[in-house]
Amino acid sequence: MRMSEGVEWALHSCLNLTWLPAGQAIPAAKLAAFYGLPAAYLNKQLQALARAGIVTSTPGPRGGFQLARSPETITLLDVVVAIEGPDEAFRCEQLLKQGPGADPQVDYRQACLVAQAMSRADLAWRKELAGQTLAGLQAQVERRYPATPDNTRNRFAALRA
Amino acid sequence: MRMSEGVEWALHSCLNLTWLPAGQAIPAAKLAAFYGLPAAYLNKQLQALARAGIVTSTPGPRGGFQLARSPETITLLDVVVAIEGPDEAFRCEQLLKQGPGADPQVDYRQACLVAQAMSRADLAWRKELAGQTLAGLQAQVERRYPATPDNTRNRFAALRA
DNA sequence: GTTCAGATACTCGGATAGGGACTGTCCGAGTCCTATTGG
DNA sequence: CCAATAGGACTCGGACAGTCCCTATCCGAGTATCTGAAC
Repeated sequence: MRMSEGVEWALHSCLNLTWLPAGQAIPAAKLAAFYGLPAAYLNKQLQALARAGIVTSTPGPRGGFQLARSPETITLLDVVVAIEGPDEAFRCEQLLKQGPGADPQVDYRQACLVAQAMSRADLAWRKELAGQTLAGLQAQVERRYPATPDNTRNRFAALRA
Repeated sequence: MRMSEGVEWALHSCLNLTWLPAGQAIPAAKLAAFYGLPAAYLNKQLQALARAGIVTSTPGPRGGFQLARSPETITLLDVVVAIEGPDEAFRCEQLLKQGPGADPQVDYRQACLVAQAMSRADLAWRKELAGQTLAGLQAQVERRYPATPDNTRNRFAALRA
């Protein structure tokens, strides 16, 4: 079970966007150059964020991506789901339908206690991710590493060259 | 992010083993036939459980697999880790090493607050899985579906033919 | 009747192909800016 | 000098290969059992 690497890229890129002036779009190429990532592939992840309503995209010169809403309303779960999709990691294949005493009309994705236990764990994971917003993470970083906002802005300004 | 299907097979097979007489080994072929699964591939998953010390394997006639220890001491996390491996789903690639103000000596898998947030979620998931034992799940099933133990034993007896 | 040796059948265990998803890349559609030209 | 227009450059968006891991399968090593004969 391995999560897509795009999740890490998306989280860091969204975090970087929180430190840039609102109303200003940043091209995918610059967001990628910030960490030395392949631009076209990061663009693919940003498209997924746009479809999820987390960022907005603007074509043409002076175009790019920017956060679609306030960082306070964007949770880490939103970003993860946008990249990884909404499905749970554990997917019940309803083995019990092949077992003894099975009822063909029962949906064992809900009745199977194994599936329920796995879903509870998945829910705990989601709850933890949903409890933290982009703004909260941003505040943590600024408290722990006060130089980060300026460093980020300066780096992006340098990429302008 | 999709979990291996072997996890579901392993969980149901371990659960079935709790209802069979202790000290009796069940061949992988019969555990597979119980749900109509490919025997050789289920065998592979059972090997992983054996390496993790969850089941013991016995070769030769009258051989097979049986639980290595009491169901009270086997958690769902033990089974999942045995199949999926110990690594977390989110793997920090230390993007910050390529960012501004990066210290080459810092291990950003621990310092990066994004990685910390993802690790907390992973920990919540693991804690939920570690909180439920095979015996607990067995008891839940017996309470909800009282016929299951007998049904299971009968089905395995029938597979003997 | 008992014991021992050989053969047999059964089981796990690891090594070997196939398929699907993630990774990475490319080019086209659309948009904004700019320079040029005519009034 | 001003305005309109044509051209150009830039950006996103989706379509196209490459690579890795999960899925599935097969055959060999090892062991308990059974059979048969000898004592």
